Amino acid sequence: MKAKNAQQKYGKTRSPTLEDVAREAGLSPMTVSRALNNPHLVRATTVEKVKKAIAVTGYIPNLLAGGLASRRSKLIAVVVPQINNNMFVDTVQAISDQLAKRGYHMLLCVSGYTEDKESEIVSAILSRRPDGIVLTGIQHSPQMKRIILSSELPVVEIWDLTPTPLDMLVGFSHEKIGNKIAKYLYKKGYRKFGLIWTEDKRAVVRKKGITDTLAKNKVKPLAEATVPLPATLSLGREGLCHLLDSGNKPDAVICSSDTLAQGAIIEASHRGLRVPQDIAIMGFGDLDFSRHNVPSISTVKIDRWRIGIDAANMLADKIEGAELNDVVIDIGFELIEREST
Amino acid sequence: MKAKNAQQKYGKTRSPTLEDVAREAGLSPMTVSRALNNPHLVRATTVEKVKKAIAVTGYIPNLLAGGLASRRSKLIAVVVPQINNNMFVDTVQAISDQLAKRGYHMLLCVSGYTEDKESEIVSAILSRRPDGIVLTGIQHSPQMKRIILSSELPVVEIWDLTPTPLDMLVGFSHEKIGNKIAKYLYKKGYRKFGLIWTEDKRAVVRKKGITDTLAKNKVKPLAEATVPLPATLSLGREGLCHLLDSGNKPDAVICSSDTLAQGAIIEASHRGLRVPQDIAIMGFGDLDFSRHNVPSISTVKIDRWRIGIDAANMLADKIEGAELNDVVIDIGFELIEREST
DNA sequence: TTGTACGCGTTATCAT
DNA sequence: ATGATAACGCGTACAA
Repeated sequence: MKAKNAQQKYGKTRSPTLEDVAREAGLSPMTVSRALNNPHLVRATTVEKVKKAIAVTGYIPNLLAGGLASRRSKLIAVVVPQINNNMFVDTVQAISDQLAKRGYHMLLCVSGYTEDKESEIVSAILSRRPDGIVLTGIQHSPQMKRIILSSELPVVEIWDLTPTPLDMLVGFSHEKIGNKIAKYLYKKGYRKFGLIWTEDKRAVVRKKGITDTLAKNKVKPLAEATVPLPATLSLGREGLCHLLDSGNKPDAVICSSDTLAQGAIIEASHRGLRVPQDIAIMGFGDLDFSRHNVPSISTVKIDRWRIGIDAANMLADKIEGAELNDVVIDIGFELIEREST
Repeated sequence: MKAKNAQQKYGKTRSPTLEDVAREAGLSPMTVSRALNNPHLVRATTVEKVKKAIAVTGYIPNLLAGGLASRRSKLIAVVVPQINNNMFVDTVQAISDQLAKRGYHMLLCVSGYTEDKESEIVSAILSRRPDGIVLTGIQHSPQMKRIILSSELPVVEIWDLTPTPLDMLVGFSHEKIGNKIAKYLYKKGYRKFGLIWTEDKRAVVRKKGITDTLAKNKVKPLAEATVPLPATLSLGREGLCHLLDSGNKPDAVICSSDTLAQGAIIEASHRGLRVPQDIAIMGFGDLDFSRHNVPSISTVKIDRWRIGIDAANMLADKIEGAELNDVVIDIGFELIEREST
């Protein structure tokens, strides 16, 4: 026996439920539910009745209840170290757009750049029972790996590459990028290298790619300016100051992002140094300004939108039980030579 | 009588519940729930027992169930026209950070720049039963206003100003910004104005502020280049081309964003025009690059983080029943004079 | 301080 | 094609 008159028990005005719609339409709640979620199982005239009743009652479905009952939340959690980062934000936008097309909502969480914080956040996320998760990067604490794996949730790691992802992956090889940058600059004749670099894990891998390749050619970078996150123009300027004031002028400066490179170029101009004649400067990311900058900035281009679209689709496909072609997608990268080198 | 052996009825491996933890700890589910949500109501030794049992079972709370029962989801929905927009993204990051501090998650939705899409999205959002909503702007379709108001949910509108918000508001006056820009440039002696402008509603209001003030001084802009969203450097360049090629060279070009201004400056340099001697260029937003650009860009500064922090706090305060000082917060703006004018 | 009973709004399952 | 019933996992209200 239902206690229909205990409705207001917990205070607040109750919003209309399936049952209200059903009563209005002269149907059972279950039929209304079907009319909404599987209209093909319901007679067309019945669907019409339901639509009218919904309009009359102002019914809005309750996905908390629906998710609880069906064990599917239509929610995807996305974890990025930072939102206001010129690199990630395009990927996030792409994920959001693609998820919307496929009927999912995005829970966006910011982890910062530390493993323990990410672990905490993932626990909190799981309590929302998302249907899938997007994680930035492939380095996670053992604790978090355990939690994620035992949740048996579809996961896509992005912005990095490994043959052994937690589940699925869309990204590219930071090490190979480092190799390519080093090879490119070495071939151009540069020998005295300076670095302006942030300390996030993926940037560090790119640096390793660079130094490894240089080492093969018996070259060791002269100096490195380490800058904190997030990277800004000012930090690029300061970074170059640091490198120049240390006495040994490099002939090429490699920056961990285009933003730092732009800052370095500005500082170089201020000091009367011509780029690239006196000092070459290389970035990473191919941000919007890079090809317009004077001089235009040599860089590495990543298809940031592709990452988001593929990640969203992989998740949605897996959730919906579709066959997956590949569990790991390497979207590659492209070194773009411009005026600054 | 509970049907404990019907657990696996719907397939999938069931994750541990409060009841599992309770059994492990030798307590009732209700006590476990309290130990988690109101530990001060529970004896310290009992809390310890619960913690151990949670560790043993690997329990992760189910906020779908919790939200359904308590009618509070600890979820805030944020609707922005675009994520990958240098202006909004900082506000979104600030909202996310501040919400996290106060124990909420952020559901982030992208509306684009059309009213009807926003209305659809808000309906979808409400089905998640968020505890509050952040909306960008103050112009909404009547239909959406009805839906929002009848939901009786705390709402904060941001990035604009009106004495009559739906509920609460954090923003600033676009019209006053337009007035101030026009007054400033007029005072500097400029008389022949060109505009490079996007068509979003708030930018249009700023433009009206400009033209109104100019009209008072018997000045009418020479020409306007309208560019699509999102604004990019290229569009700024093209915009200036458009203005210059129309024959009547302006002595000052006002852009609806710093990005467009930067593009216009680049194009001016390419054409051998000195900024500001031959042509002055003004932006909006005070983005990171604006003060470093050569020449540095005169602009209007908005405290984008403040908007996010205040919006998050207002919502959390209202949800938690705290007293609100003001329902409308005008965070103001600052015109920053630099080299480009 | 802890426990019992029940409802939150929906969907899965089975029956008709 | 539609309906009846029983979960889904938790918190509210009240009892002990």
